[in-house]
Amino acid sequence: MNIKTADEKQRKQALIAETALKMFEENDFYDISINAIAQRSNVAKGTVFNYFKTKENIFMHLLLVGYQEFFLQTINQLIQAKLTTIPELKSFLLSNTRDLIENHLTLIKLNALRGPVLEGKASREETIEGRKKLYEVHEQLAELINSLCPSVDVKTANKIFIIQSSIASGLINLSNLDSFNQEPIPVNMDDFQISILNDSVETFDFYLTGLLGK
Amino acid sequence: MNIKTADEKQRKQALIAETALKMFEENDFYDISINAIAQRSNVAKGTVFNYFKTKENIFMHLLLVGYQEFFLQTINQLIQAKLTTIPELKSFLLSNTRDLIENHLTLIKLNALRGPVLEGKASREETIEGRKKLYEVHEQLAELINSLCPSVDVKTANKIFIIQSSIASGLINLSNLDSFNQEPIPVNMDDFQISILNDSVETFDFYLTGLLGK
Amino acid sequence: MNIKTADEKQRKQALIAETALKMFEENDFYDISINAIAQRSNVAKGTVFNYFKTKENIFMHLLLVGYQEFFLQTINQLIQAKLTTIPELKSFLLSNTRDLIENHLTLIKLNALRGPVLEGKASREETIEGRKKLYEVHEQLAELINSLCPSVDVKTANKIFIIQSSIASGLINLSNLDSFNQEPIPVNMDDFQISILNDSVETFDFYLTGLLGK
Amino acid sequence: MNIKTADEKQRKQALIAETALKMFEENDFYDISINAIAQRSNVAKGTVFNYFKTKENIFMHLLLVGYQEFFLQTINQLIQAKLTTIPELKSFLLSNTRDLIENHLTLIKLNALRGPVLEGKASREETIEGRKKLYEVHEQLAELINSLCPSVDVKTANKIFIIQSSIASGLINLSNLDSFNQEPIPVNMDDFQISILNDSVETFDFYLTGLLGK
DNA sequence: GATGAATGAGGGTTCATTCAT
DNA sequence: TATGAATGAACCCTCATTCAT
Repeated sequence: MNIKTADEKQRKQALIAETALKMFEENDFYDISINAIAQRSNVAKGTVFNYFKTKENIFMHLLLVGYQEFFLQTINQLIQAKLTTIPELKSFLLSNTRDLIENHLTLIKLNALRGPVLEGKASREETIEGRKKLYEVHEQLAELINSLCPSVDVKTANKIFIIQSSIASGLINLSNLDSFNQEPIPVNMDDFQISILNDSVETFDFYLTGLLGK
Repeated sequence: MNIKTADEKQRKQALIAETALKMFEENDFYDISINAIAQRSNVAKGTVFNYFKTKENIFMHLLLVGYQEFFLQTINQLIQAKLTTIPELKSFLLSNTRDLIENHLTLIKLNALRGPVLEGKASREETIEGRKKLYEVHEQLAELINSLCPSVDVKTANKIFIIQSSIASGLINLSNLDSFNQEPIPVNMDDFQISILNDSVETFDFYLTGLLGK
Repeated sequence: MNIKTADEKQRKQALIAETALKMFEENDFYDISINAIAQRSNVAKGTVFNYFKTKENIFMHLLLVGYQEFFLQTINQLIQAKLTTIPELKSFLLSNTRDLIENHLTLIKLNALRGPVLEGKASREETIEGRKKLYEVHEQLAELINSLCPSVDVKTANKIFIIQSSIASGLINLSNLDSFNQEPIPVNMDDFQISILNDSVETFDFYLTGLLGK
Repeated sequence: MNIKTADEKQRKQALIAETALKMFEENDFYDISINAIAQRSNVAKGTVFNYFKTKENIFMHLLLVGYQEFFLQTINQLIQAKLTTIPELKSFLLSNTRDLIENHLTLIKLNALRGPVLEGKASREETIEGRKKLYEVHEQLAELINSLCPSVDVKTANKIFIIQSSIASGLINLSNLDSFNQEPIPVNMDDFQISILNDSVETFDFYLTGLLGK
């Protein structure tokens, strides 16, 4: 039991990371304690630190690995989509955005933590390492798009996904202005109301049209 | 020194708030202590609490009052602009966005704190009060736009400013992916690089075109 | 307005003291802030300190003056009662105890504060001064009893009133064992239940019988 | 040092609790800081909170466990006493009272904290749990008395111990009226002087006589 | 005398992190 | 490798008291 295979180690690390991710769906970074992560993972507090040097590393890991997986999945979907025209690409990207928001909202929330919160205490090396890998996948995705739609150059394709996340991330921040702590404000504030999903898709749609033409 | 007029009191409150704002330009909410705010304001810790019931109230105040001021200023600029056509409106809004990003970036950063961090401990009444006032100004601004360009209805005009902040807010989150803690990563990651200002303006431009037509 | 007559001064001091007394009926010493006393007295915080050097002095004052008044009232009642026998005296004292508990419960609660809390910060001189006056009244009362019932010597008469307060004070501390924060405990704890009034009277009754005979 | 048996943990908890108890012999609840408890226990401040969720829990624990131990000890003494008559019971109870006052005075002082101070922040569940256990021991004690002296019913036996504590608790509050902060007042106040021990025993003696007859 | 703004020591509590076992 | 007890810095906040006006 003292010596673990690389696989066993990875599995335990994944367990802890997944627990943290689940908790991040419901709570904010500062409301999630290492203690709580450990308990919900059925693991001792010290064990968490055996797999992640700091609390920030856990969430940086979630961000980097989560996005890698999302982009890998996107690559696969794109391969199967066999699209060739800009309208098809747009349609694909909008549906991909829906998927991102509906199934990977935490990823978008993590973006807001990265700069101001995580970088301060996350391991520089690990982060750069992870970001390099992510960058590679990102590039692969962009190159794939470029190969399918040659009018979209690689740089543009890369940017598309950054804007995609930006839009969703920003709309999360501006949501719920008509309530306070989840409870509705007893005043009509309809014009403050937004839908993260619909408004993200709409905004991204307009963006793509502007960028790629109709 | 013992009896202050309402005006003097407001000025001291503003002093503390402005100090907090300055600090927020450089640090994250959780890295700014009341102690530090007090010291930099040349004021005792207790004095800070005489003007703001909680730390969260300070930043909620900054957000609400800051946006009010920004929208009031926008109203004034709009009045002086004497615009009548959609292209003129678009042009105005893009320049307004540049102003928001160049001179009020903290405002946009505060948006990310609001829901997950501030609402938990900010005063419900004060927040709702402030949000009502903000809503009124927002509505005035939207009505003004509608009166200048009747083809833009009030609801749409309101939404425009929410999307404006969303876009900028989101791009902040996705910025600096090619550096770590302000220091550049020693790897080529050009395709991750964005410009908050330019990309916000571009994205918002495309959004407006999609929403309002050319 | 700068110069107040002694009477005006006393009236304001009494106002503050009475407010504190009212608040002490509902809250504990440590839950009553000088601020709250000032506000409820319609007086500035600084004014409170013009009349009482410390917070503890306020409550020490309440204790000393309150008991003085209670004993003076008891003296008057005793004079009017024109009692001469031990049974009459006992009956008088039991009814006096009922009065103490029903109308001066705060006085009894204050006893518990005196040693551990108030003496630490109350003015030594004022306290001794007040206690001397109280002692005099106490002695008068005891002498009166002795004159009415010569078989009760002065020392014994004095003690009677100390035991009277002790019993009531102790029963307050042991009350409400079948609830937690005013809310009943969902478990049968009938045998822990006491009645401050009835059990005080009963205990004091037995005490008097033991002390004075039937 | 990293994994403690339940027993070791209980011992450390007891260490902290006993330190608090010792400090409570000399100081008031509000003059005892967690910091001081930790230092005197040779333990870090955080460690105290590993064993007690709040400061109030420490003292609630002392009260509940202390009384449990006292009553268990009383039960044992009662079993060995093999008494059968009311006079024997009375004699036992008076000597038990002497023990309570001479060796467990803090227990009596804690009673005064319970309602007004501790319940506000002590854990509801733990308190109720502890009180249930205490109630059981109390009942056992009462039933034992009833079995030894059938003329004393269980309810009465229960009450006897509540009055016992009440009397002692009340007399503590009324003690030291002839001194201020432990220093004698330079005035003759002999008739204010009481002896907690003697007057408790006397009063309780009279009470028992009144309740049970000679 | 009255005011209330300013003070700052001191409080309880949290929690990431360490490290002996 | 896993554990979880121990740590203590750092946090926000309270409030009696002072004192310039």
